[in-house]
Amino acid sequence: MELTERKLKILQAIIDDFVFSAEPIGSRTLSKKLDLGISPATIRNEMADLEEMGYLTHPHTSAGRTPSDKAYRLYVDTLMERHPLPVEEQTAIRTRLNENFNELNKTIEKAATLLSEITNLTAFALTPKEDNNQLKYINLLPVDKTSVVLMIVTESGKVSNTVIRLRSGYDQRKLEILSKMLTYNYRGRELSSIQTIDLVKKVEADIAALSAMSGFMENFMPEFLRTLEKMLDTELYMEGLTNIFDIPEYNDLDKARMFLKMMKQKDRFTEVLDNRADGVIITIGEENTDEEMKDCSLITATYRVNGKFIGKLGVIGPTRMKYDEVISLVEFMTDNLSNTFQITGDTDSEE
Amino acid sequence: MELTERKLKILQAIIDDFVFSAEPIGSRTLSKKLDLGISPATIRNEMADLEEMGYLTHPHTSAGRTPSDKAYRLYVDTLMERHPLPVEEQTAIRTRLNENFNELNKTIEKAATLLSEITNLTAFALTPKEDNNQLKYINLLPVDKTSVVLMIVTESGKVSNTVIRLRSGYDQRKLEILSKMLTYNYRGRELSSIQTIDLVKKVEADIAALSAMSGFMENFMPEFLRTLEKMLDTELYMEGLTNIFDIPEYNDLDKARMFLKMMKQKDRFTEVLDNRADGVIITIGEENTDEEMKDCSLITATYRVNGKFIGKLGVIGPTRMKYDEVISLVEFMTDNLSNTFQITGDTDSEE
DNA sequence: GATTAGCACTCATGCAAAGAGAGTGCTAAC
DNA sequence: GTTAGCACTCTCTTTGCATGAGTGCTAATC
Repeated sequence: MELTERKLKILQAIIDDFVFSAEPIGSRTLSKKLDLGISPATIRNEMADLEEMGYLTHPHTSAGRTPSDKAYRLYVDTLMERHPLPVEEQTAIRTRLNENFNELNKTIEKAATLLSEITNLTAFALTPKEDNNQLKYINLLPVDKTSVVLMIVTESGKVSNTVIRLRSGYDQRKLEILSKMLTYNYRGRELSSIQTIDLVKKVEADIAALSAMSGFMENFMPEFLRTLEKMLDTELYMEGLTNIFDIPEYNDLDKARMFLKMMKQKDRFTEVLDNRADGVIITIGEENTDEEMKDCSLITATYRVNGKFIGKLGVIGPTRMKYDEVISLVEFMTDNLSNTFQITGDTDSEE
Repeated sequence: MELTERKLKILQAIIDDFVFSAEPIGSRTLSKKLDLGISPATIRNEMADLEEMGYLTHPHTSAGRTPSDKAYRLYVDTLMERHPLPVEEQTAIRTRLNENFNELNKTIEKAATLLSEITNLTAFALTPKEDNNQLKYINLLPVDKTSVVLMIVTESGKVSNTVIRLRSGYDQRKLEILSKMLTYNYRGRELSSIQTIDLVKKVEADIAALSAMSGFMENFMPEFLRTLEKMLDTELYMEGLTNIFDIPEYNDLDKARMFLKMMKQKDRFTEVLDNRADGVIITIGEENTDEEMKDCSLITATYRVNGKFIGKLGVIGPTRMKYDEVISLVEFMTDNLSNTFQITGDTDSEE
């Protein structure tokens, strides 16, 4: 059977209506709304065809039709009209994203918040995985008798610090030497490569021999490695979880519970996100591999930090969603993030 | 009317049963369970008395009785037997709390996680408010052409850093001088006092005059103040939110939604917590001042960091909860946190 | 051949009635 | 003071029934 022009129009109308109302739509209503001069009976015939082709479903015999996942897929791929965001909205988003200009993670979190606010869905943002990020320097600074701060800075400007509590005291001058030695040894190394045992052992031996600080090292080294590991971790921000309560599809305690319990498993969701390709990716209902997500649609897009490290941003909601709007929005926001996180480096010393 | 021994026994039995089953309990069941050799009829009379006194309620005429808030209050104040935590549980908790020994906030977050896991309720932890915390030193470190790291350390060992992106470049040597000047000027000041304008203005003027860095200062000062402000903020961790789905009282979409939406308002909840006195505080149902919490019970306890800064830890759940267990647990955990966060300072320099 | 009117049929939904079950309150007897 | 007995109340579940929205099919129409 062929998807005639008219069938497409009918399908489109059903999708539009259903996305708006969440109610199955019948032939009579559709005939009135469609204004094509065809009677409900004709529409019924067309709808029966569309159902046979797999674009429509029936909740029960005497109910109207609802679009299937296949219909949404068709919609997203060919039917959907794309509109750029209205200029006011663009500037509003830009302003709010720039409020936390110099805190990368805050900006990313804000992006998720904004996204959920605008779409009224659940939005999330994954901070970039900085795998091949090189270490710039390591600094050890005294806090009090038994604590020092370990500060690590990478070439990309990522900074991490940990307060390390030591079992023994330390000597401040030696701390400075140690900082320099560590920096000298590790500078330019990729964070992930430092975890390898032989490199660590070598440095450890060098330093211990040089300054007779072996007692100190015992406390310090494990913490140092843990901090590095932590720097490789990504962070997942999730916003608007309770928005699902306002979505008719989830007007059912069990469904809402299921959804929330799944989203609470951040590790698992992060993995799902990690496995998605770059660019704007849309998976609709059954297209999702995870069982619990088979009645959701997931839209993700990627942004870049310094044109290099890839983070993700997106939305999860019922398959019935305003794909056109959400896609435009997600695209706009990731583009914007990528721009914000681009090192300009064009201004130079002045004062 | 008087609360006779027998009335107390009956009340206790009703509470015990209801806490366990969440079902109203009738005279016949109670008579069998109670084993006092009194008939259902007698129990009915006693229950009628207890209801008149305000300790019991009736969901409807032909239902059993349920304890009122007043009954729980009596239970907590006088009826409840306190048992110390079993030793295995104590050690298990201690071990898990110490897993993140040197990250204060992680330990606190873990405490909330544990608390929610053990009680199957929603648990939360508030990091201490370090109001009168004195500044120890300020360090500015270069990252790249247009970014510097601002690092602030307080006397209590709290460390905060921000990457500040500057509109103009800077001179590394001057950065060092600036660090020293800022430290010299602010050391020993309380964080909150630094926000006052005149002090800031004075320092700003001094530095600008001294090193002709006014261009730099324009970018730097607002960020510096923001970072300080951020250091005064507390963090609220909340765990086990979805546990409410397993509680019969919330087997109702509207109630669950209400609860979750309320708990999402972290600012508001933080304020509620801030207003609570020190030590273990229990507020039951109507005793809570917030409208949305009038069918919940809130149990909070305080812990101390360095014997000084006060943080809070607690649980929120239905009024029907195992008060004895939860209270013991919360108490044990806060005691433990206070110990963990006590500076020992007894070991001295060695190597 | 496509379109349409007409009609029987299906199913969800809402409502009322009926019966079962749990539990109470009261009275009268112990 | 305690208890047995009984009428009464209220919830909950089941059943039947009417309603309405919508379909599928057939036969007539364009």
